[in-house]
Amino acid sequence: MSESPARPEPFKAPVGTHDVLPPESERWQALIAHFAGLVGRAGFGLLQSPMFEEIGVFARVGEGTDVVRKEMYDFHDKGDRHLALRPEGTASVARAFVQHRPTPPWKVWYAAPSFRYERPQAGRFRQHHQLGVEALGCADPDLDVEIISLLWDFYASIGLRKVELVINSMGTTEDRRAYIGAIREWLHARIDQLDPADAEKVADHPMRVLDSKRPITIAAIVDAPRITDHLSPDALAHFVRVQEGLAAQGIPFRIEPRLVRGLDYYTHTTFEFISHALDAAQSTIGGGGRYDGLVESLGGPPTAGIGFGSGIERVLLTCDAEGVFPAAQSRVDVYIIDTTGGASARDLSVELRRAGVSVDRAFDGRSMKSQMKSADRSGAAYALIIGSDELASDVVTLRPLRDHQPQHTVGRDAIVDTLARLLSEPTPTPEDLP
RNA sequence: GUGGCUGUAGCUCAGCCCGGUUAGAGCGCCAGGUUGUGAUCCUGGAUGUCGGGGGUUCAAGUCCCCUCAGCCACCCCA
Repeated sequence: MSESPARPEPFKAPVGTHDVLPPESERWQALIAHFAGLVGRAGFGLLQSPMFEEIGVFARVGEGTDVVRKEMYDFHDKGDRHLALRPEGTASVARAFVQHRPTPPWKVWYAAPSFRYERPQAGRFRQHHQLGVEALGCADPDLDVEIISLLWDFYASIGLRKVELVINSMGTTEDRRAYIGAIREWLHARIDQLDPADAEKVADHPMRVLDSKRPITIAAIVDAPRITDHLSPDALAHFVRVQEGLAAQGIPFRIEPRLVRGLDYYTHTTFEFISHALDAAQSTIGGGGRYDGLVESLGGPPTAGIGFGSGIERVLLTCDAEGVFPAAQSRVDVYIIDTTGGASARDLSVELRRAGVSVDRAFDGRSMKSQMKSADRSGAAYALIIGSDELASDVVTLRPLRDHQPQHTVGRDAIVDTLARLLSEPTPTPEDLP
């Protein structure tokens, strides 16, 4: 009859969210740093923007899309403002552009969480993270090529090989509008040949029918008019220039006239990167396009824009599937073992860190054996041992852990310099040892 | 929002079909193996509201119902 007090139900991360712990988080850091370097060298600067906005920022630009219609993670705050967690990166960037009016071309990148209220599954979460860039105020098709090349090079440089680039052109806003009318009419005439689920979309979102995965629909629309056959001369010239540019960079691509991306605002070039290492369901690892009307719809001046977003979780999933970009175990250079009460470890660790040496140590006065195990696990190249003998003689024992060199004693006042010198050598040789 | 599968130690899982003594394994963790030395080896140890709630029963990890969560698929997307 033990009366243990009822323990509260332990908390868990909310549905569709997840913690990223070391060592996996080391990969995240490395991936983001790699991305930052790549786009930084192309003149993109970091934009930090709020992860929530007035809901209109997102609603205005995606009224016809599921991302906005049913997946928005929205709420009312204590001031009764209707806000939404950012479902994707582009709208926030466009809003910041309208608000601050930087001098175009404005090239920014971000690494930020995105939120969608939907049921999680493989490669899909309520909070996921995107790496992205946006470039506003420039309509040059060579910028399209630059943007696509960056994402291509990003995937290639982290080791991904089974990635396919698919491109399409939505034409100008007028082209798009005219095509929507034409395709609606064409589909309407064959509506009984479509899968019922797709037939429902014909009236409001006819283009969505084009990228249906339902076999009945796919069979029914093989001869549907293609937007690439309905481009105005300007749009066609733009699209051709993009293709020439990609070819000149040696980037293979496939034109997919039925590629219709999930957001309403795209014009001209749209593109997706598909991983063939992932199962079909969530195989899109990145995508983007040009959105020449977006800034205007947010109250800004007519401004061209283009960008991409790529999901970090999916990219890392793809890395796992291809066996590339593994997590690197973080390690310290030095691990201090102190069996004399801890004051030496306490003070020496601070001294060494101030000298730029990475140091960890054991706490709680554990046994030497236990501390040595911790030193081994820490990945440190050297253990610094301070026992009663060392303390009495004012020295420390320097024990290499990664090779079979013998351990040495070093004067307490010389150890910081000794280690700093030792660790600055690429590969320590016997002559470097004291 | 709809459907399928799964929830047992920190992790991976066995046990459930055919209810029955103190619920197991491996890994990990902790400690010891001549009281100062890791990664191997040996020995020992700790940790479980058996996801939660209700029901059936003399008895439930095991059977039934509800619920929550995870995974997966649809939808859609990164």
